[in-house]
Amino acid sequence: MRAPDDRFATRVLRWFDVAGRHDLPWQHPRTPYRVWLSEIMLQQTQVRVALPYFERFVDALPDVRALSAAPLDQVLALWSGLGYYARARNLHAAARLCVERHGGEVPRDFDALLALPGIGRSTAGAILSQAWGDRIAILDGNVKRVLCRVHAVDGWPGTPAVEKRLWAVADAHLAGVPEGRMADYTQAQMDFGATLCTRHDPACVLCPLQDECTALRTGRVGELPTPRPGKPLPEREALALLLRDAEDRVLLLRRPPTGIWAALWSLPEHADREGARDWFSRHVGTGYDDAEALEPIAHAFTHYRLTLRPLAWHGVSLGAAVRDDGDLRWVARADLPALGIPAPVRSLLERVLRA
DNA sequence: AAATCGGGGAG
DNA sequence: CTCCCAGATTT
Repeated sequence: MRAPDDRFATRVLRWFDVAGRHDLPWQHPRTPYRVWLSEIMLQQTQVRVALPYFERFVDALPDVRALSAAPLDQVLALWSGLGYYARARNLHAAARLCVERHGGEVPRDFDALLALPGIGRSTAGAILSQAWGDRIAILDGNVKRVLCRVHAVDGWPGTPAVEKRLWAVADAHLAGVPEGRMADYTQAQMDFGATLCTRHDPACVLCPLQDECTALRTGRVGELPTPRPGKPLPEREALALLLRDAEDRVLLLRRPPTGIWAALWSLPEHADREGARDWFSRHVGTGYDDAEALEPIAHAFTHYRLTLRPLAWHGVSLGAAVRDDGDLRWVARADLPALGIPAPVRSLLERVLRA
């Protein structure tokens, strides 16, 4: 942390004016709704990945009221493939709260934003600074990396102590932001971290902060920020039942509202063969052993590894006592795009139904 | 303070 | 393969 006349902000802004990104879709127009949506999509997701999702989303649901009136399934379908689906459910719930509490607008108030699900301190700051030019700091992964280097902050940024220190630094830098440039400053920091002060091979030779950066001066750029402490990932396996009827539709099951892939449509899953056989006999009847074993699907989460082993049947019809109700339904291939489906499962279905 | 939640990009 | 990213929420 330095004096209030710190040059950090003006240096980053000068870089941004020349080398930053000025053509992102949420910058034109830079409305609170579009900024909000972009910030939620960009949580743990890179710009390049989020871009097509953003265009599709605002095209289908252009404002808070449209989002609040949309069925959750449509929102999840628009989100399908982005991951962290709680973001989509929170976004949807927050839009409805905006209609209830704020006249169908995104509130221009820090505490009101924080009270909305899915919006934390950094996202609230990003919305207010970008949409309104308010003088509020952000602290995302990019900013954390930049500040760790510029101020040589040791320790993994995921710990509360380090994060607290980084917030203090980010707040201190606000004093150096010229009047009327907060929106650009917020975008500039994220751009700067994403394109110049990258995790690997930062372009220090082109950096406008060479004179300010303690890590560069002490030769510690390669070791900051401190990486997360390593940990082995547990492995889990499950059987995935892929049932196709005479019309080549596939049987999908809505997952529970909490846990992994919450509320998404997926294949019936069972931890072991006995559970799968029992489910099959109750819903279909005989024929479990006619299954064709497909190639396993490996999927890695942050905290464990999942291997899905698909078992496929053709020409199946459900038992008379089984209702094709709200949580269990036959879905034609043409209807898959309209449903929220986990990416690896969607990939499997498209591969299997392509023929 | 630690665990939970996905998917993809990049080395 | 490994790491980790434009984080927030829950416990």
